[in-house]
Amino acid sequence: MDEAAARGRKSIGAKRNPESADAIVKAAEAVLREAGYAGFSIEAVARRARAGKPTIYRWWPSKAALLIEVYQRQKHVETPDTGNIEDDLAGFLQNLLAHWRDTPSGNIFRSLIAEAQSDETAAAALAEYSNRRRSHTGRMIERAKARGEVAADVDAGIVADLIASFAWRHLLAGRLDEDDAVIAAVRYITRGIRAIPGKV
Amino acid sequence: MDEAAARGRKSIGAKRNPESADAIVKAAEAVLREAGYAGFSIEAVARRARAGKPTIYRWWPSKAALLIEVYQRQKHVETPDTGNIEDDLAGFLQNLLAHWRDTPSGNIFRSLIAEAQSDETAAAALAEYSNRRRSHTGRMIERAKARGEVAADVDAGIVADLIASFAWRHLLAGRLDEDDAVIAAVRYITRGIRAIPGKV
Amino acid sequence: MDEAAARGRKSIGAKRNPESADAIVKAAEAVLREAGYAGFSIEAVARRARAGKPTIYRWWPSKAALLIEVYQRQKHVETPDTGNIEDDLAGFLQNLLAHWRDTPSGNIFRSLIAEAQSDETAAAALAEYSNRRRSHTGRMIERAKARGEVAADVDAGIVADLIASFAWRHLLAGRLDEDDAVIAAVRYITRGIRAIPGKV
Amino acid sequence: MDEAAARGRKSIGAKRNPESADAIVKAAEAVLREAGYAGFSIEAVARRARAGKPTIYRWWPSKAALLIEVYQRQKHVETPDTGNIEDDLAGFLQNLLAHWRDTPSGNIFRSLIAEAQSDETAAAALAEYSNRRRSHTGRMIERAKARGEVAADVDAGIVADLIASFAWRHLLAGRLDEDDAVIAAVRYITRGIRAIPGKV
DNA sequence: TGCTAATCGAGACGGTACGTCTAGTCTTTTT
DNA sequence: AAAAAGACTAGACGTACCGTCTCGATTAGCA
Repeated sequence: MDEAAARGRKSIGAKRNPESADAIVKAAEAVLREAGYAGFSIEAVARRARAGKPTIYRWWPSKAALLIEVYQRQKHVETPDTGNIEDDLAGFLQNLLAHWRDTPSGNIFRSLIAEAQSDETAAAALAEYSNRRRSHTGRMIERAKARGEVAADVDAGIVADLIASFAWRHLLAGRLDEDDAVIAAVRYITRGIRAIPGKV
Repeated sequence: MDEAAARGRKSIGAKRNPESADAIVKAAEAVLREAGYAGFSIEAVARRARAGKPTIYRWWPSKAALLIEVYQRQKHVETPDTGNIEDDLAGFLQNLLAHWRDTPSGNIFRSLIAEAQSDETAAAALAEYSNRRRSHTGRMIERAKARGEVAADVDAGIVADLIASFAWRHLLAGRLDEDDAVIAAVRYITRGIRAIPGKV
Repeated sequence: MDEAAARGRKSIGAKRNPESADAIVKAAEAVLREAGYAGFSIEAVARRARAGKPTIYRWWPSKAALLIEVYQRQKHVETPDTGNIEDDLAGFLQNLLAHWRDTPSGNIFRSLIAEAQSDETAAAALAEYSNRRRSHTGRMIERAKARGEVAADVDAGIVADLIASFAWRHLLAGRLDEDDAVIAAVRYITRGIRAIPGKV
Repeated sequence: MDEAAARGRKSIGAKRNPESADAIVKAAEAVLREAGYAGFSIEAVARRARAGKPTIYRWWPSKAALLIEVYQRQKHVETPDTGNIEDDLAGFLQNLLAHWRDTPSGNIFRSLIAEAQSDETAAAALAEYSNRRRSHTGRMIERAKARGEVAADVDAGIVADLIASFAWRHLLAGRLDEDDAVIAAVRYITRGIRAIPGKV
């Protein structure tokens, strides 16, 4: 148990104690998993981690900062590479929604989005994170362009945006179980961006 | 002024006072406009409306319920009918984002989405509302299908979903100013769903 | 038990609930008695009284205000009237020191004096209280002046001050058991202020 | 400047650094002077002295211990010797109150008294200090007894106590400006203790 | 016409969480 | 071996809201 481990945890001198940091992030994750975003408070995390509130505030200036760290500790969904853009995108999207559905990640990420609506720093952190993920997803499309599967004038960022948007909406609306819709949506998009045979 | 009107507003007997209800919704909207979702609390609304908190709780059991009513009082964006599906969708999306950008609607709707992440009733209301809007948007696609512009086997709901997802994400990420992206995204989608000439 | 009584205590509408006020003052007294001034915190009182902190802050703006109320709920020491100023003053002083020694009053009052050293409002409240008590004590001297026992030009306030000073110091220094010193001190003072026989 | 001196002050190895001790006491005095007892905390002193808290705790186990050292570094008021007991006492008392009013001593001493109400070591130190001062003041009365000015059976300690009590109370009540009261009080006391001419 | 019942503004209630401050302890690093 | 520095747990501070409750005034509609 985290709590048992935490009991008696002390300062390790004039430097940050990684055990404390770890206990805090783990406690944050546990609180989110058990009580959801509604029950997620710095107080609750401190209680659970047997940490002092100032220790949390020292390293994570806001609830959002803590949420981001918790989210990033989660394993990320990999982008598949099947050699076919439609399968790549459908696979990625299905993996992502399944990941959000089956792990605490989904709860964490939607908490982060919610937090961003009333906290400026959360918004900034979310924007930064989104950009990073967008270029990551964009690489799938770039690969398909290189294969001649996708038209050269297609903006990979916008396609990645469409995919991410679809994912976000299904997360926020609590609709993570619509595999058929995912497949159809990806089909429409990939048809819309494929290179026309014989066209330069 | 709302406040001036409210001063001295009393019970009108054993029935709901529409003046109070009105003052409360107007105050809620004003608070959202001026202080954003972060400053939106029942207390603040009650103060602004010169109403008692129980009066608010009597008619709107949660922050979410009040948000929903405020949102529904907003004027909604109409779906254009240009006879061309790409123009219809691009116009609709641009109007929607502009509406969200230029009126309190955007703040209200993203507050509602945020609230839905920790409030079950808000989530339900949002789902119900989304469904309604989806079929509304879907009619644009159905019209295009009737014109033979869009393939008959395309699921109008999923296309409407893609459009709405794109809008939501840009709202939640504070990116309501990307007209070029809107046009490109709509182009990719409409290309992906158009009927192939000569095919049944 | 206070706590048992408090369980389930609710608001009685838009006016102060005397049960709550009572429970708070009683809890404050209990905390002082059991944990001393060092353990006396608004949090502790709120916990003990099963009251919310804001309820305490609503009615007692500072720790000092609460201390004063607690102190004033204690029975006050009466000023004797033996017809002899020396006996009056010695009796009063001995009663006061005994009262401070044998009841929680002493602890409360010295807490209040300590608090006044770092809290402006406590200082003001203490000054106000002291003035009130001074004129009360002064009446003993005025009576003696009326009897011709004390010289007419003696300032009763200053004599009362000397008496109170002696009491304060013995309280603050933890020397409440020096009856002989009290008698001697009063003798010196009364000798110093008595009317000289034959002098107008 | 203390701070300038402190900047970059380093350990001098395996022995107590007198510079640090000095800086800490000076900082404590400065904090008391500038922020009063209310702002006097080990943290504040450590910040001001650019010292670590453990350095303070190592040498002064409590706030009280530090206060005592600070107080003892102050210059003390001397007892005058005019050959007349009333002038001696009035002069002493006026000097003492002026000293408390015009230097940080007053703040420091009342802080010490306040601290003594919840700290046992402070109480002991204060008692020890008071005893020392009492016998010191008592010498004035003994001298007067030797001169035949004061009755032989008067207890010098109790008279010194009355004088000190008066001073303490005016310090603690923030009434250090009442010269007339001082003169009157001393007159009453000295009248009460003077030797009766012709009596043995 | 007089009673009942629901509504209103108002604000107190017990609570929870906020973000900051200080207490006193502990350990690493430096001299 | 001790000083310096800063992190650590713990918990109080005073404030903002939460959702509930009661009050006293008000008035519509039933009796």
